[in-house]
Amino acid sequence: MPPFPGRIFQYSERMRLSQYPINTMKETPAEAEVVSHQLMLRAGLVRRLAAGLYSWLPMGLRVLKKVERIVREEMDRAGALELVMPVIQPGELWQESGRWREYGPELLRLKDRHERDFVAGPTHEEVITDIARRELKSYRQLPVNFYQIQTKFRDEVRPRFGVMRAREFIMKDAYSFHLDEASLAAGYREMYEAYSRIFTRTGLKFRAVRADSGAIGGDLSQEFHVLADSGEDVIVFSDGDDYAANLEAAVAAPPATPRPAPREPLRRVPTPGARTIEAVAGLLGVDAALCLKTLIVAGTEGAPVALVLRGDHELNAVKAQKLPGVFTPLRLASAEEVRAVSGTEPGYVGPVGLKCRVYTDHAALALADFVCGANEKDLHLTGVNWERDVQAGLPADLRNVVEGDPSPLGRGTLRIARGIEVGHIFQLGTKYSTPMKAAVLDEAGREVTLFMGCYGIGVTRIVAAAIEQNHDERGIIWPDPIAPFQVVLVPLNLQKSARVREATDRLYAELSAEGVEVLVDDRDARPGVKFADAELLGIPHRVVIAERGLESGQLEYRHRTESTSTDFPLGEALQFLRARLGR
RNA sequence: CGGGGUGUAGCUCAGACUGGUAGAGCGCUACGUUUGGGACGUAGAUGUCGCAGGUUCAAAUCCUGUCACCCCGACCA
Repeated sequence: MPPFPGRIFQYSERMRLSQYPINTMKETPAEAEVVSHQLMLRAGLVRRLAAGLYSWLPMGLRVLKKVERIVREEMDRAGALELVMPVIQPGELWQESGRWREYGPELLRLKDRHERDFVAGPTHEEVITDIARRELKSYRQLPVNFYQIQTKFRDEVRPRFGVMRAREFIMKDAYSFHLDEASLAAGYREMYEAYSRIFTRTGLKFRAVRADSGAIGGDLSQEFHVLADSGEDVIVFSDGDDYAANLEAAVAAPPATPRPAPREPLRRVPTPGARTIEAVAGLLGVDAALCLKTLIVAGTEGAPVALVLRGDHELNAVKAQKLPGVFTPLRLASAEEVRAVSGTEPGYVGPVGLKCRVYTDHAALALADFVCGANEKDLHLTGVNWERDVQAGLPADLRNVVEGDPSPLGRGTLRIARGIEVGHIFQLGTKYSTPMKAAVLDEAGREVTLFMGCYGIGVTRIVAAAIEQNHDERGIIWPDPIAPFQVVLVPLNLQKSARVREATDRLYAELSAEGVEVLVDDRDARPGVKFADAELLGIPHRVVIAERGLESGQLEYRHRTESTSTDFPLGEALQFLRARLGR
């Protein structure tokens, strides 16, 4: 490589920090709320162009490419075939699948110059199903899995958290096609394994959890979450067995002990103005867990439905919506509707004598001598017991699980953590292949509708999630596999010291020859600036090259997670760093 | 979509109530001194005060409209 005129180094441009437009910032931009967004801006990884739209600057793109590469390698290894589909898709396809109506305003719709409808693709089931129905003719071509790594657009109501919930983002989406459900289930399991390998390789702590699979039901959908206290999603897992689910889908084992026998007599007690569980429990001096919460929700065909929960439990809307008779989307009944079924106003409703269908949560059914509304203003009932005083209603699972609930698999207790959803795998069945008529001929020459699975990974979101999980007050701490560079060389007094320059040169050449990605901080900056930026950028391995050490033939190593440095002999630099890099 | 807030230099923000020459710190440029944890000095560059209209002798400041962005909620999954 010819020397750069007027420049000290003969390094590749992309390895020199002075060539990066990073403009690291000491101060946090006001627009950023979450730490990953703040650090991505401060470290110069991304820049906002408009709400939910981000440019990836060179340093950020290096991380993104690392993630993409891991995803691509593991998808390839799992036998999936990469392709690329257009971002802009004809509206016709969406009308065919029915999602032109269903998808709502999150779907960005456009018209071309001929006034034809198009959409900016938020996902690609329609396009891939169109490909499948054109290209797949025979069972011999199955099963098959196509994937792409491509830009998606979702017109989020409120984009936030930087690239974590952006409108435009990069997703790996894969779609598999199968002759039957057994093959789909097998393909799904393969994707589960591939995803586990992908997230393991990124170096992030993650967890796969069961997710709500909508109307289809069953264990057909799982999410992969990067664990982070700042995560938007709540996930539940058992400390004694393999159970794990997101909060929407999580169930607790029903109470094991039988309901205690009634001991108290039924009483009507005045509770003026006490409309909430806290107020009633406080007034009567009882635990909220001994009170019943009775929610009247809109029902199908205008008949409201009552949902009865323990006072300290929260309603799970997803579970409630699945119950026969409950209107979707879930909506609380109006005051008039409440009056019609209970005879009173919200705040004093109880299950006794309700004129509507009643679902009662398992935990509420396990209570004896409990408190509930009397269906009369300013009155509650105490010492209430199922069967003796009130019909139990239809048993149902209505609530969010709480920390300490027993695992439904029987061993262990449920724990709660927060996560960032970075992957989702789903058995779709024939949801798209039926309306879009995607079928092949089977061995007997019969036409068989394709079974389909879909599998997504939020590639850009992984970058933000990695920072949420791995940072400190000084900046980012990249896991080695997705770091923009593995090693940063920090020469001090580089412009003055020939010795420092020589050592830097040599170490750079040696590491590069090994295939290690090395960033050289060749800026004419003071040590403090270089250290601070190296830490903000989060490069895992740092080597300081300075006169002070070189006098005794020493360099200085520090991992981003360590607070003290280790000296090592210049002559053994390669061996030393190989060991640190795990090579 | 409802509520709240903010738009002034690349970044963080003063200035606005009470109208009168466009500001600070950081960053940036040049030179010099400095060089192991965000140096110092000197000199400098950088603004359609979001935009449009109005009031006024005079508008960053007051009024009207509008756009953008942020936060909370709802929505979405």
